[in-house]
Amino acid sequence: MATLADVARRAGVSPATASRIISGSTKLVTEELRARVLRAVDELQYVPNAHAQLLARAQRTAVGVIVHDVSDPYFAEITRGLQQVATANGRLVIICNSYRDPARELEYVELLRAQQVAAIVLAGSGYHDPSFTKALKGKLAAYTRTGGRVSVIGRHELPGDAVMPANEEGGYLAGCEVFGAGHRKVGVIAGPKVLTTTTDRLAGLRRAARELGRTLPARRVAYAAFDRDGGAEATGRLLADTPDLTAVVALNDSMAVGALSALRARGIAVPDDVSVIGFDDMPIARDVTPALTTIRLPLTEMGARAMALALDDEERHDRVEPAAATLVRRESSQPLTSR
Amino acid sequence: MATLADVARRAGVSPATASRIISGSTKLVTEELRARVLRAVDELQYVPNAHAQLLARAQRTAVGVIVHDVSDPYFAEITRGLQQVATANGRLVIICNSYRDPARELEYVELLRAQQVAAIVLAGSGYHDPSFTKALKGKLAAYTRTGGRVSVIGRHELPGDAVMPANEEGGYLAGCEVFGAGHRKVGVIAGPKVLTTTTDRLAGLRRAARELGRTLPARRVAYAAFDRDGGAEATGRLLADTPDLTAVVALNDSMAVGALSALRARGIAVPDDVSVIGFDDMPIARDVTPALTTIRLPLTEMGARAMALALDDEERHDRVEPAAATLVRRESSQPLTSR
DNA sequence: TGTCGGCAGGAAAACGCTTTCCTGAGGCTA
DNA sequence: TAGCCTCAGGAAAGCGTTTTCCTGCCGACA
Repeated sequence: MATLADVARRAGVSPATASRIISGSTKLVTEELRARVLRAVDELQYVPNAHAQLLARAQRTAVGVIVHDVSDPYFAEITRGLQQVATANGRLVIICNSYRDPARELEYVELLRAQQVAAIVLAGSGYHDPSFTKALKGKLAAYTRTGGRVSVIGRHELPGDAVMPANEEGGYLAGCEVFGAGHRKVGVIAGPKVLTTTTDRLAGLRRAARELGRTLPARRVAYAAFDRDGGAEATGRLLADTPDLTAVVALNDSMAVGALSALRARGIAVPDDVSVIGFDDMPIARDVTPALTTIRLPLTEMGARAMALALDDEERHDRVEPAAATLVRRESSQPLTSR
Repeated sequence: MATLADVARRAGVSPATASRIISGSTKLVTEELRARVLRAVDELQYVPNAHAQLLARAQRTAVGVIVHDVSDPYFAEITRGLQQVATANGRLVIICNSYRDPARELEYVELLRAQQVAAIVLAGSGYHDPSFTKALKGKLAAYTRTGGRVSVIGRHELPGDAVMPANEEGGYLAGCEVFGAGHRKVGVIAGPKVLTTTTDRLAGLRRAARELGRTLPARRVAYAAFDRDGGAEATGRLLADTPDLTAVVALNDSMAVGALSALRARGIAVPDDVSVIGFDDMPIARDVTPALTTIRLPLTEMGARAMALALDDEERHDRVEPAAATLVRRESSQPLTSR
């Protein structure tokens, strides 16, 4: 690997001059030397060692992102937003998949700190796990103490700037839609209980039920993995318990897609027999059949805003930006009376 | 930010000893000193500077991945496979989205080289653009010359180890399925012409047509963006030209989903009026309605194998591993005779 | 008791770059 | 012509690690 010294030698100048020319310092240099150095760079196919640069400059430029799994559409959309503003600011982003393993999340914070990233963005759900939360807080505090920036998406248990999706409110909207439409036997397919996203959305749903004078008994809530197969499986359990269900609320769209598949497999028509409502409005929601009625969250925008918060140089690091949830009515749901 | 020197000072030892304890060298150290150093690490929340380590060790550990866009399911699946084997080998992966901009792809190769990555994996389609290909080859050659490893997925124009999806063969399978089922007015919705993926798949389709004594006139091939909206748009064009089309072959599943949507919007039944065949078998293919008949590519496995090729220490760097395409029959297609 | 071997720990060089500080040449003014 | 200022370019000191090489101590053996 060619080094700066090699380039300097070949061009017959000192490393100092070569460095100034290559990394565009403000210091003036004759056209002649400049040309010689650039030619040497070209001939040697020289690329500066980014690590050496970082060490010498002590100027942090990369940013780290910790998500559950980029290939999950929810995070893919958020990541798209994060990337957009990061690259617009000339930042390299390092993406880490925690696969919802708290231990791995902790490890990644260390790793990103070791990489000297300028900021860490944590996206996804928080955990109902005080000891883990405490450990994570500790690690993040150590990071911010040395000038690192932290911003989070939907994790109210953590310090730092935050973008907060209206999970509770979204749950409430879903609840109003379904209970308001006359459904009484309503099942909920939910993600893992330990996730704050699950409990927040569920809380909104419960509030709607209460306000509309309905109930949501515990056996109508089936917990499973927060993905398609989890949704299919949970729907099966719900149906086994309550065969005459008329509506299913899924706490995310992946699960809703699983529900659609489970219902179809049993020959149950959507929305004629059972209404289905999802959550998130990921891109495929409009392409399944019937197109999914869902609670929309501005995923890409949430990512973009979180990155913007992490990169600006405000004094305050405790800003909270809400991200509104809105109901998108499509074809997978209908009022009970229209049967 | 605490440094190794801080830790050493606090523990009352030399930096050398501290380093040996922290990064687990083989050299023996008394239990007493070890304990003191580890305590200091804990108290100072010390994390070694990864860049300094890299500089001192000259041991490349990260790997770089250049894809079109991780949030595209095709690449998301491949990336999942890449990540799996990378993390299994203790490697950090740096993901770069080129968004199919050749210039950006070139830049990212430089960037990854600057980051001293041990290997670069290029996934996605090649381009029919000799001058770009030459430039890219040059940059990659400069990288391999200094010990870097390169592996590619589906880019036969580039040197290095390769995983090659059977694009031509897959196109052929799709062609046999559709022409063999009696369809005569067959439209193809294709990605950009400059992509080798497009032309390879199309070539297979043409071969099938020829062998079965059919033709595929140029006006039955609509080129568009390789995504859902491109698929919808291209389908519209095809239908405008040939209203009595009986089959549409999409050159990837995203486009097929767009086709489904465009057909539904026009009240055309799938598969009763028009059969639709996709390509790739991305996860949602089975969840759209009707479930998509498609040419399956083992995406995750392709990613895993490409990373394995990049990380092993074989002498040869020109291995080619084929990835077979298989037909998956679902509900979006049927023989013409059954109408 | 003297010498040697082994071993724990430290000093210092090296990794590849940036940047401060310094040098020396040239041009200008008095 | 002497003196000063300006400015291009170089020497060298870091940046935070790792690792080679060296030192000094202790125990063992003759």
